[in-house]
Amino acid sequence: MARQFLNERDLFRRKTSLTAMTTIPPNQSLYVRNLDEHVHKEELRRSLYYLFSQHGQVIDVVALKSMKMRGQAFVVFREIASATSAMRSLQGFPLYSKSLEDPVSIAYAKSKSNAVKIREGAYLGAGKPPSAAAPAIAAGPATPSGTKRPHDGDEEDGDAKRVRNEDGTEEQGETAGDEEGAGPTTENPPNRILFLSNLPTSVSEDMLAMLFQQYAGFKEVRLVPGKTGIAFVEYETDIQADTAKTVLNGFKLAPTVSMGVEFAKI
DNA sequence: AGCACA
Repeated sequence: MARQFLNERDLFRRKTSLTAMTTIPPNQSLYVRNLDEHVHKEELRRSLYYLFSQHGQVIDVVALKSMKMRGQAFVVFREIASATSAMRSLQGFPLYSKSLEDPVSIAYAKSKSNAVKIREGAYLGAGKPPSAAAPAIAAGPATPSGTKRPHDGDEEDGDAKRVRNEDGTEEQGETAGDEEGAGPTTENPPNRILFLSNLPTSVSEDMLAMLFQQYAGFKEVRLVPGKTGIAFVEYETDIQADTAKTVLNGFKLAPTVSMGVEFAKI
């Protein structure tokens, strides 16, 4: 009589243990896969940092170009909850994905990142930490190229394909003032509306909001019905718009698509 | 697809 109940419990146990074995438990670190493989490492780290920081404090971004690890990255959060939130909302985001139909996939990492171990006080008495708490991307967006570490160990440009210059592919820059450093053409006077150009066709308002809402004064993103590739973003003041413009002009939502950000003409 | 960092 009691046999049936036992059987049910056994089944349940089996089921739960199977689930537990096949599921990766929550982790502060996210494993990001299916990234375009010839985006330069520092640029990749910077972009991932921008994007993921919107969900919580990112303490490190690890991207390696070794044969085994290319096209993948680890984004390390201080809190598991932030990692979970980022994983859910950035799943499939077309950032450096190989194509828009083949988006990046995000999962919890299988093991604990060094940056986390260090924070938790491992290595205290023991030997030397792997690195002095990798300073991630430093204090933030305002430093496009201002990262420490002249070269993080594995610059193996030699065997890994050829060194394609990352910007060489995008010749479609017909918008005024897109490339950093390129001589500013006719630039519109500062105002609170930004004009975005050269966007991937399938970009959504939500995706753009993710990028732009991290700067103070953000009000809204507006796609233009009937037109692809462009959008407007509104801030409360010209100054705030200018800040976002400076940081996000040239931001790549896909390997060959560098978004143009300029003041809208009024 | 591929789970590392020193």
